[in-house]
Amino acid sequence: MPKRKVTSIDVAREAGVSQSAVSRAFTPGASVAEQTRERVYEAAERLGYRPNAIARSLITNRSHMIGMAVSYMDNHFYPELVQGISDRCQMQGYHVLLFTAGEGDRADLELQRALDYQIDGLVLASVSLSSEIAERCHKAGIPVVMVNRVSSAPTASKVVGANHLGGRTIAHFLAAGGHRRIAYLAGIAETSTNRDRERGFLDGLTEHGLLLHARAEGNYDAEQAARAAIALMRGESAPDAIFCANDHMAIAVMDALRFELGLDVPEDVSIVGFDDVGPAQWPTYAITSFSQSVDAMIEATSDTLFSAIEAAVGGEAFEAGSIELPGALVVRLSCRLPAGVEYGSHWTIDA
Amino acid sequence: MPKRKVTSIDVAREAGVSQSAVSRAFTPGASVAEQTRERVYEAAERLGYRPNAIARSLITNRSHMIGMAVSYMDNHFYPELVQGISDRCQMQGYHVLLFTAGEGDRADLELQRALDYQIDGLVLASVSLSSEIAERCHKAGIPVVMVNRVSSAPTASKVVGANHLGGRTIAHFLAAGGHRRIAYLAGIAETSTNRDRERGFLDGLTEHGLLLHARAEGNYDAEQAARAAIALMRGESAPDAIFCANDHMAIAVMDALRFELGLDVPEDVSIVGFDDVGPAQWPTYAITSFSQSVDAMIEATSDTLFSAIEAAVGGEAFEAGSIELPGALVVRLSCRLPAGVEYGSHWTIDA
DNA sequence: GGGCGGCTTGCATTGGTTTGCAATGCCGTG
DNA sequence: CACGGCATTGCAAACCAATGCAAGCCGCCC
Repeated sequence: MPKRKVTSIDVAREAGVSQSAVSRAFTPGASVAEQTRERVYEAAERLGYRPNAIARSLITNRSHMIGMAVSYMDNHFYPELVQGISDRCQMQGYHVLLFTAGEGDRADLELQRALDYQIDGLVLASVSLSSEIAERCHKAGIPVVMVNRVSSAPTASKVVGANHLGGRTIAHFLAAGGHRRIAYLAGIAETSTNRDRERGFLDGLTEHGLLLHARAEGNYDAEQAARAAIALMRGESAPDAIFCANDHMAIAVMDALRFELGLDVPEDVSIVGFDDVGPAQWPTYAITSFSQSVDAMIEATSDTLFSAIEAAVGGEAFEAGSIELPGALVVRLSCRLPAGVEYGSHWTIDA
Repeated sequence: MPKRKVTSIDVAREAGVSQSAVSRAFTPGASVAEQTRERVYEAAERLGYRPNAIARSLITNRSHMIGMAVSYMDNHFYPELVQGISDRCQMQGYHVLLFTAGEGDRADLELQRALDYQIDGLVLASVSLSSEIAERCHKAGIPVVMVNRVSSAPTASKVVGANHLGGRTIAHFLAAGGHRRIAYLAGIAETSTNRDRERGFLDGLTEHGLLLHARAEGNYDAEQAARAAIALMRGESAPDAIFCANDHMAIAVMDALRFELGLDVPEDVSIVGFDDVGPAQWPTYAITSFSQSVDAMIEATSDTLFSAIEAAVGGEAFEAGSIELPGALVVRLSCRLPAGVEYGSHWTIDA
């Protein structure tokens, strides 16, 4: 166990140059003679040297680490997001420091710690940022991007799907399909995603002169969603359609209705979801879902993040922006369809 | 944008103490008068100070970061693992630096970078470690734990499921269920998981005097698995049971057989999977699967990791060990059952 | 009253790197 | 031949916190 780490000084000695020369050899764009660089590389190779990223960030003030906070890995949406963002980061020479925070206080505590690591940026995937932390990040010049679920923090950038439009489109679609007793299965009440989807949905219903027939709470949780849906269908006036605030719940609902109540979807009741995650596309479910492209979200998030970091490095404040990504309702078999609409097609309100 | 960071010196000045006092106030177990500590905390609060983890690790030689490399986020097994390990790390004051590496060269490159960050430990989830990197880690005194899929690196600890036993159990189970034309749908050939499961499976068949009826390659990929299964069933002598090397493939196979070939599972063919991931338990699939408890894996992995780190800190070499976790075949509806066996029960060879 | 032990505290050094500045060497030009 | 200009290189000061060492303080006991 020769625990002594190899440092740039060792390499310098080995290569017969100064320590700064070694540093420069490993810094792209620094002024070093090609010959020297090669001598350094060879020496480094011999000694097994690699520059110490920690020491480097201490002086450069850039850690090349991105904090990423995420809560619900069992909703397939988030692993996809994490993987995508991480891939993107790595391409740019950044790395993701993961924070698996739940809701509330513990999340806050963990986010505090994220700042201790001098991260260059912070991505929040469905974690609500306390305004105190937001303030801290802003003061420290750390760009924050909230993706999918957002809060009102004014200094954070936001990337969201077309939640309101999605909800509204779904209302129109169900109305067009002849549904009249339409229910909403809500996600976590205080989340922006739920709020916007629900509002859009209600707006859409109103535009068709419809009232919401029933409302239940699933809190974005599979088990709760299943219970709630069963209760809904067993009620005195069962709905003929349920819009589930995300696919994660929609899947649980379909399973519960089919296997616990023996109902047929869409014969007995239509189900619509939101997100269009992988499993929703599996033929067993074939859920009609408002698709927000994860890829687009990944791209928007990382682009926003990197330009903000760029700006922060340049010394200037970055204007926190909001991006709303387009989406489309993907028609599948979990719904009674309006006349002339085909499986697999995209449906829009204008159609 | 007052970009100046608040340092311990600023706090020291504010609190009227020395910089060392500030440091000690934030170091658990250091010798500081309670009164001083409080004065420091108040000053820190006023200034918004938090100790700089980067600077700290530079001098302590401990980054409190764990590198975690993972490849296939779409196999639900891995997000669960990542989340679990990350949670566990955070409880111990560690954080996960994520490396989403594919196979091969790029993976190696990224793992190189992991070392630059002076991580205290490395978890490899289904990433094969090149011996060169393994050697480097070992020399640097960084404990490596490979989980689920392992390679022969002698200096790395290993945590695996009961792959051989699982395969063997499944063979016995299928034989007991009266199947005679039993096929194997392989995962990626060179992975330890595939190798051990297949070997166990073949051993089990042999013990019943059976030969493998057919073999196809799914490479742990949903699409490939579906194609392969369809080809299998369309072949001249279709199998009456298929053991899919993991649930991820088993799900894809069930969907393909049901929806593309119109077959009934288990009426027309029995399907068995491996891992017992969440979706396999959904009633639509109800896959008979050899369950390896993700929780147990998470626990074993983090325990191994932390004791190795402990040892490394203590200065002593840590003996790399191998842990094989127990598992059990969970009986569900995707198979024709042996007489007297019930849905939801665990089945073992002795039974 | 002197001495001794224990708890706190500050000083100064350390860790590995980047980077501004100045020095060096070389080439070309007038 | 002298001098300007450029590329390369080395020196040394950062960056921020942890820690060994020694000094300071206090209390207690003989």
